[in-house]
Amino acid sequence: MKMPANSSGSTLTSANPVEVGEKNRLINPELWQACAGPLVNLPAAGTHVVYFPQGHSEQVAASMKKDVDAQIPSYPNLQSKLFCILHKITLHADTETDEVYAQMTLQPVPSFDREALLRSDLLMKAHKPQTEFFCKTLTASDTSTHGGFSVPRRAAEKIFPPLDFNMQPPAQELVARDLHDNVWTFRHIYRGQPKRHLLTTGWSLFVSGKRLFAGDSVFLIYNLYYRDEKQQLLLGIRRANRQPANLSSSVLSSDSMHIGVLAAAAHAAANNSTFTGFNNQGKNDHIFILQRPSEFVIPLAKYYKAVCSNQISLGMRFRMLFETEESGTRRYMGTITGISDLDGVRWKNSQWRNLQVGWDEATAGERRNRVSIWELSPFDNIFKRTMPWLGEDMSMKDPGGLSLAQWMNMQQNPSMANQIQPGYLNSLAGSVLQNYGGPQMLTQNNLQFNSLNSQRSTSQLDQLQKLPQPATTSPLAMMMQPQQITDLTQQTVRQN
Amino acid sequence: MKMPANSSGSTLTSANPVEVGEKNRLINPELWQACAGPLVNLPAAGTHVVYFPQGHSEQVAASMKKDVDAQIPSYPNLQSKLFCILHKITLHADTETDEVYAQMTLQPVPSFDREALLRSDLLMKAHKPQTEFFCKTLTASDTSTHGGFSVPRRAAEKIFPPLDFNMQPPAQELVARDLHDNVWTFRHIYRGQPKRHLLTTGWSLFVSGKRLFAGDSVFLIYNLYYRDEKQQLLLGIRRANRQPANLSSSVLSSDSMHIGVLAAAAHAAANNSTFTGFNNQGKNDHIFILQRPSEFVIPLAKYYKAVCSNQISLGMRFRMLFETEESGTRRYMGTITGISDLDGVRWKNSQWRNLQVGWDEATAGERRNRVSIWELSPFDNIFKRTMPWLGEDMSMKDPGGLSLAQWMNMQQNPSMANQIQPGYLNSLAGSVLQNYGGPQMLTQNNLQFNSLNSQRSTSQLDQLQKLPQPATTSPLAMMMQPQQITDLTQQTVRQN
DNA sequence: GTGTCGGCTTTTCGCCGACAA
DNA sequence: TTGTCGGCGAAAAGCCGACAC
Repeated sequence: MKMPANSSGSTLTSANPVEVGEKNRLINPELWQACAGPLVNLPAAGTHVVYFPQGHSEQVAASMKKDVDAQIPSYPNLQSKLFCILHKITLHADTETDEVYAQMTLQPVPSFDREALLRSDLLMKAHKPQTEFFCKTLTASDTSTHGGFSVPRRAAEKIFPPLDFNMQPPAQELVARDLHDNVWTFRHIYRGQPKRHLLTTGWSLFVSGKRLFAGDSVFLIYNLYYRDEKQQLLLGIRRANRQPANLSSSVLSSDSMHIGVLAAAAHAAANNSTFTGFNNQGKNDHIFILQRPSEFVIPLAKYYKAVCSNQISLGMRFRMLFETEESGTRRYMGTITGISDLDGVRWKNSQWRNLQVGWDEATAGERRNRVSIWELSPFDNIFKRTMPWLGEDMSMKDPGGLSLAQWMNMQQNPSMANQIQPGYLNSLAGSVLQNYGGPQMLTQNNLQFNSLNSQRSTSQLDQLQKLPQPATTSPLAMMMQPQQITDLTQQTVRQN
Repeated sequence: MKMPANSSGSTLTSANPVEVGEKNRLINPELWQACAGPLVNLPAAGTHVVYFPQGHSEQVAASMKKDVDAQIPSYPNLQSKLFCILHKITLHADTETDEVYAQMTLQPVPSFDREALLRSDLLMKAHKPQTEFFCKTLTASDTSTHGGFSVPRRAAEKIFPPLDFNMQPPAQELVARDLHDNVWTFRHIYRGQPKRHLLTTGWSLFVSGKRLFAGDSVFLIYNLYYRDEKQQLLLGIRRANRQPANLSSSVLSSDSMHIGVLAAAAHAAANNSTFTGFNNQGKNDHIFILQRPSEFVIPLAKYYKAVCSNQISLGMRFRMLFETEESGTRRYMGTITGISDLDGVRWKNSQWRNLQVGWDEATAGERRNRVSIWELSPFDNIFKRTMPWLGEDMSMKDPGGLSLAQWMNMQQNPSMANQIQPGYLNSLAGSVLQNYGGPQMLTQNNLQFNSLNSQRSTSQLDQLQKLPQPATTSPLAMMMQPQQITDLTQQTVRQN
């Protein structure tokens, strides 16, 4: 598959993580993550995900600044959610705007087994970027031509190489790389009264080259994993008004884009029934490719835990994570005020943003009034009682709890411990969602019992969980390397 | 229908040509045409066209820099060409790049009658822009920050208001508008030794604002039809490497775009059979919208004349128009070396670029080796014998010849004179194209006999042909105003 | 700790005719 | 007829500490 010409790409699909084409540069995953923000949690290649075409359709409509209207044909055989294997995930950044996005290659699957769930959970975990990282929102002085960039003290001390304070004034040359591997050179000087860190020569070229304005943000990252000291500094940007890619309307009409999204998914789902191997005589019509999938492609384990654990009811209290101005996270509290289809005609009984919510704080106007169940952090502790290994933020940070594998083994019902039963997720969901279910969901999702794995223990997966990670490899890059997934029945797990 | 947010739009769909929304400014058709180049000939709203989804698919592939590959499902019911009514055509220009494109709203039709053909022919004619118009390719000096713009003498004298040569030096302020109605102000001065016309103050803002480089072109137009003298100057650009809109790959995957193109057309064609009126309970699923359609949407009359007139055979000599550097046209001569499907699997027996050609001149490397029949100007005169009203360039410039209507009336066979018979075009095509036809084309095109118009004479259309055009209205804008098309059977032709 | 400003130097911009192609 | 250049004055960029919040 060729890469789109106007983006840098980081392909993380083979055992060898460095796959370099001419224009196909490897994007640094930490920098990508910093620019994407802390709420974006990408699933790992080789794991299972849940894809919501409704969300995809919404995204297309938003980026075309157009409502979804009646021209779009209905795809009656297209479910509101598709369980898929994520074959490949690549990171990208628009060459014009530096906007970051991912590309995923998905294959719909009629069923998944217990190990798929465990694998998804396992590779979703160790996710916090451990890189030194700093974010600053640019001021008017930073972006004017009158001067340079005022570096926050903590950022300079944590990220930059130490200055030689014997110099008068102390100064050095810094070299930083952006997402496209472009090199930017700056003069870093410590001067003024009171003393402060500044970037002077070179800074204005960066501002004009990236077309930055006051209010936009820059990310400074100290990249632990580069051997070459000169290449340890990374530099990313994020624009103030994160325009949802309003570009591109000139190639295809909005309706055609909509139809393309839905037809591609429906086609892949339909052809999956005849799928026998990854290379089906060169015709890969059981797969489809998504751009910018981060909102509507959910790691299977995240979805699973949300549906199984969150007992949704009217009036339920919950918390939800939002991003702060400093690129951190903050919880806001709210109450579920309704459960209803966002689009009762096209997407009946869809879980996509079917929860209507109210927010506690007065500034709630900025926050959405419809959310999906996997976005919630539950407020009560029903769910900690049933799934004790989970922390409140569902990041499984509680080391004293049980692992998902242990918990599943603990269950009395052996079939539940060893595989997902047909309709299991749906019956769970149906029991807790008032407005959920009906026979349509059960038949559409068509979860099939896969007996191939029912005899095996989880010991090998437990070993995988304990594998030491090489210190010279980025944990995030590590996470995104696919395991051997094409033949799960052989339980081959490679260790690089 | 909302307009894409990143483009200015000129809507030419109502009897009143000025339809102004907030961001929906009217694009000047002469300026648009100058920027598009002399080879682009748009059909008029309300006329019939032939749409080649294969060409559309090619365009999408090219703009994504990707080959058409096997992921795309086949749409067995989608013909290689669709006869359509062009309901609406709007002119656009990308706000970022100023690249011009059109948007068309099409409705597939199972049949068309004789008047549709005549109307298409009629509104295709008076097309030569009669506006004063000049094009210059920018030099290094023009685009450097060291100086201004050197105006070619003829351009200054023909396009600019006359200078007061009593001044020392003669100078004035010029105000020009671009495609987006942005105003640019320049100082025009006549100085130097030898004397020459220059644009100085204001020019560099234009160069940097439009991001122009040496090799790009500017178009200066004196707009006859603006009353306000200050607004008579129009200013367009065209970039040297006309990138085929390589943008936009970040919203949708290439495959989804492809599928969207084909599925939208197939859906509209299928739903057309149930179509009863223009507003079908608010569901317009018998129409579809194309972006950038100029290459693969052909005016019906142009297609018709090419298929009926050009006797294609191996070794046939022909000429074909190409654009020159100065935005004029030039004919190149060539020979037909083969007739074969460009894509024999997906698009069997398609007329889209099914002619393989060789070029006489050594510089032929730049020219395509596959063309479609409607791109040819025939070299021999077989075709002038059969259709004497046509000039060699098929522009019907020969006033001494017969009009299409007269010629049709002249024919012995009255049914041929008054309407297009079922399968008529195909049987004609089949008789001249070696590799053409088979029962598939005949049934797919499904040309139906429309008897409603068979009793009427052509006198009213002949009158329309002779209507004087108001001097204050642009002929091109005139051409693009739709006639009353929704009920052809009433033969209502309005005169504004 | 850091955002903005006045003062001042350095660099670039941009108008001019000379000259040549 | 018009593309490029050196000269030169004007304007903008850009480095500095002062000062304030």
